[in-house]
Amino acid sequence: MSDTTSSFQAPIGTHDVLGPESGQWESLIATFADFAYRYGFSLAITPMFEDVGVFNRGIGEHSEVAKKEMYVFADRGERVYALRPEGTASIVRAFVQHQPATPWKAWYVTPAFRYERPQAGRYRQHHQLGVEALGTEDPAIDVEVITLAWRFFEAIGLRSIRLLINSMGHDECRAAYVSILRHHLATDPSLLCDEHQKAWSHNPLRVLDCKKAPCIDVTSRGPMLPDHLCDECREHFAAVLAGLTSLGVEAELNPRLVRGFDYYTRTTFEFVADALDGAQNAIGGGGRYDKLAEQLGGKPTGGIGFGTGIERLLLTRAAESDQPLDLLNRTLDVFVVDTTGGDVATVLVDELRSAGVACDRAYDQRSMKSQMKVADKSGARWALLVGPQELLAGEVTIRDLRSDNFEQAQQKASRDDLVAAIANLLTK
RNA sequence: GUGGGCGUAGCUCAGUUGGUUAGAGCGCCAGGUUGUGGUCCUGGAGGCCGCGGGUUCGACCCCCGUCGCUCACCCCA
Repeated sequence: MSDTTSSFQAPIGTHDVLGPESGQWESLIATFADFAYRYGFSLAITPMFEDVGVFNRGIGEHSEVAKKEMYVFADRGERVYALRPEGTASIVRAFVQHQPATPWKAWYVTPAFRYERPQAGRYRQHHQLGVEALGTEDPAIDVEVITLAWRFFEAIGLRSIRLLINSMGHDECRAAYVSILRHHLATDPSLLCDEHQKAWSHNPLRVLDCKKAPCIDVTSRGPMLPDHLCDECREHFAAVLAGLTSLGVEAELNPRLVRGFDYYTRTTFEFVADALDGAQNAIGGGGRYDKLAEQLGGKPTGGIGFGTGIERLLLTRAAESDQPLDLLNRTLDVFVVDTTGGDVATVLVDELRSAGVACDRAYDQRSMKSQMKVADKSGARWALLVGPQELLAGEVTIRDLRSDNFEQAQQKASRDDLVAAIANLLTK
């Protein structure tokens, strides 16, 4: 499709989101923004590309995402950048750069880019909503971030969500655990699945996450991370779990939960949707990253965040319900039908819109029948009819498009009282 | 990166063992006498049958390539 006569389409793995589907996006974003506001987070807008080092140092050079999924490019000044593959690293980079007063609580909505083969629920450009809180290691903030996510999923009506939680410990207790785990795996690597028989020593934690029976069998007889935390990490984790319990947030302890980015310490969590099957059922996740600010050149500052994928939220919604998500109810109030040439419509919609009424009109001087059809399809509750009669009398006919009774459906209003009359109808 | 399925009107799809003017439903547009939508009726516009090459008297149909879509593996939102 590169010849000059063909047209263009969206790049592989990307999608245009148009109405009415975009109404669901608006619902999610607006609801999330409202939650963030109520929890004390302010919006942070950061560049969609960063020095590639921000992501390499942040999510880990050896993670799958950094190794083969980043969109890396050099600009004309030979600076090497990458399109952001996730939200957290950029926010922490901005934190380090500007050093806002702590605790600093920021939320974001952003595209995220990963170069991989698209499939159901996985795209080269997807979109995430998230929050980050930096500058405190109080388990109360862990509880708050997780609870925000939990309540958000409730608010948008999702039913099949489970929360899995684990603690990765801090550098030292995790390193100690990894060597114990490595020792356990080394006793007989041939018992592992085909893939991990070779790869186990590179990153033993990944074996914990393996879904294949042989690995599950071996690891279930081995050491689990929560049992090997140092006293401080153990107490921190216990406080998080107790806090969640006190709020009625049901977390399932999952010692196998190992997330994809290297920056996580202590609390890690993931939300899975049982309504989605198989490999793409993670709809959100996050955790604590107490070393990340330092790795990006800042002062040691603890932080915790959460991110969720808009596309997967909507897939989950679709799997759970036939009804599209419509929390904003963005429908037109009024549609103006003007058969006198259109100039009256021009003035009327301006008056109504200035008064806060959502309205639209027909164009191109189409017939009344045609304009009425458009009015019907617009979803507007009321049609305003202006023909030669109304023009002469200085009136407008107000028609209820939900009514099928011609007599009861219509009433007249004078031009001067129109805005007030409509306002009155809309408050009923 | 690897593998499977699929590319015919804006959308969802038919298209007989290759045979000449490529169809349906929905959507869109216009009508169904004098200013009224949602139902119904009539008519209309709209397709280099993804693209390129090959086989053939003849290709939407068969073969090859290519691009794209889709599903799966790895991993993730």
